[in-house]
Amino acid sequence: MRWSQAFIPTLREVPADAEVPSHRFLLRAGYVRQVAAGIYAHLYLAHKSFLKIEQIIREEMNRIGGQEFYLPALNPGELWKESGRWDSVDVMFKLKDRGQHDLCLGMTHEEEMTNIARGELRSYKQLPQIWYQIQPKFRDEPRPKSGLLRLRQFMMKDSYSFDLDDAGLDVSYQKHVDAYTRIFERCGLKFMYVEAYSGMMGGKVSGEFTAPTEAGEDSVAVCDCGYAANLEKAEAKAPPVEDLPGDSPPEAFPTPAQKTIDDLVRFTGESPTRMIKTLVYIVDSKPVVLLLRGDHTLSETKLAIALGTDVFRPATPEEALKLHGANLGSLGPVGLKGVRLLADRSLEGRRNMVTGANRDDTHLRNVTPGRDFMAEFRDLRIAVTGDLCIRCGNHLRVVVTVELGHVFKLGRRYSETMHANVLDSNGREGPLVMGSYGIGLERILSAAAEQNHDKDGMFLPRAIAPFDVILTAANMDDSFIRSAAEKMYREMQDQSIDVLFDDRAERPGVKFKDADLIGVPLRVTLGKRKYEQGLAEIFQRSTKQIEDVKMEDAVRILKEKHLR
RNA sequence: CGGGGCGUAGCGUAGCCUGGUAGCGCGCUUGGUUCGGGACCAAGAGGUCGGAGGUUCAAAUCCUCUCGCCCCGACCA
Repeated sequence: MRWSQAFIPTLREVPADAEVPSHRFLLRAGYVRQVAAGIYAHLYLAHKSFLKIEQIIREEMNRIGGQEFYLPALNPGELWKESGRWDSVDVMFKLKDRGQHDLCLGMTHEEEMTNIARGELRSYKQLPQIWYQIQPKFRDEPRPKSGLLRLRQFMMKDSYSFDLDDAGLDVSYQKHVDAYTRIFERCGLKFMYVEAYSGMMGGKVSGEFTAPTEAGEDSVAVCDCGYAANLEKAEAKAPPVEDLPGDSPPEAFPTPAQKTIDDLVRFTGESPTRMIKTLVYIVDSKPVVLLLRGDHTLSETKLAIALGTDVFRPATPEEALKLHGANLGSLGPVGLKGVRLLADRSLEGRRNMVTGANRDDTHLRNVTPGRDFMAEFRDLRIAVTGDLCIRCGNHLRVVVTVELGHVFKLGRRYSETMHANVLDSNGREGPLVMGSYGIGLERILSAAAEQNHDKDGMFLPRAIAPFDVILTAANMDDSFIRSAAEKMYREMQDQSIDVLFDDRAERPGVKFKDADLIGVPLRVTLGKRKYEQGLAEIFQRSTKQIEDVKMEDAVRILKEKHLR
């Protein structure tokens, strides 16, 4: 493509609304333009990158036996009512047709794929199946943000596996993990596979592929030993705390108007690590008391795992009062009867702690778990940097990441509610065992930009860059350079090099700035000075290394050395 | 949904408090000089000041409503 005829609207100044680097550069480099919050038009460069990303995904999905489908984005509400998600999912775009029938825009396609499967898959002999598609998804996010990192309309590769049993699902799941690993490697991203919240019920498992970048919104706990898990699931040991000595029994002391842990820290001068935070939740209409170290935060995800259900809510102040005989701010575990107590593991083996006395404006000191109250010890808190790895004991780091993809063992969740059954070899009917697997394409491009930029612009991995090479003719009005550049452009095209020929009548400085900006990994420059010596330059954008080569060898060297 | 900020030419912005001709830089057009890291000179084009209503002789500016966008938080299949 000749730049003089291409639509690549680069911006010299940074649009005011763009904060994260990927957003800034994708706008400045003319890849995308915003249409509305969380909705972007992909222009020429973005679409060209997307075609390459899609191709990588197709090759790897096909390699594991995936079959590409294309399902509609516009779907009947009926299917979602059948699965029970019509009312439970609040980010779905819903609409009605002229006959007042409920429709929705696809945000994921478990229902639609299951609907096809149940009509057509009858026998174990047809299994396993892996069906995938690459098409837009629609989600009415409460807060779209960060350019292309959280969108309301985005491109997704989603696939669905259908197996006879759990062992089959394990195989399909592992195939996807392998395919995803190859996809993200080929896209040139730094990424991790991390354990994610599984939902617990039915032994479900899920994993996320995440790319570390500051602009992300997922937090992952990572250890050098290889342990990595989404923060909502990550387990960790708290570093030990030295407790106060002594074996005195609990002793009440007045704490007028001291409601929060922060209040107590100020009031007593004591460390929050020596305090017990008491929370009351209602589970299945019965109260459950949760105990955490004063400086720790409850993870509702982990609570769901501990309880085996995600149906629960915090108790109201009235419910807490009824249970404890005191108002919020003075609650504690000592003396409670007939109620389930769950304590975070970091309280195990501790002694002489401070907690509420179940009397207003009063707390207890010298409270020792196991002596003064009994509780089940579970992992209930959110891990933090500085915690210790449960595998190797070293310090964990909490890293901010972007979620690129997820892989999920669905099990029988959809096949049972939607009656998608097959016959096994004994002629018995049973529900299909399903998995679902997604990749967000915009996030691949954005994460690549986040991970590969400097002050001048992006340097995308070649596999996903819109062009392999930009050929810059420094002076188009010099007839020698012009004809040499034209010749080299034809030669590159003949060699099937994906080249952008900057043939514009611009000054060299403008061309170099634009070339640095738009993310093409290699630049070949023809300029007056070196032309006279018969030389061309090969410039690597990421390292800014310049290599002088004989003009007639340039294309061959490119091909053999840089574009292998 | 709660909190904060912002809507003035394609992009970045001044003007608003204290009402009175809408200004600047970049980009764009034309001519000329330049030409290896976002050139210079000259002449131009380009604006319903987000929208509606109100106050006023007069509104970008004051008031009311409304739409949109960004950020923080909540939420997140």
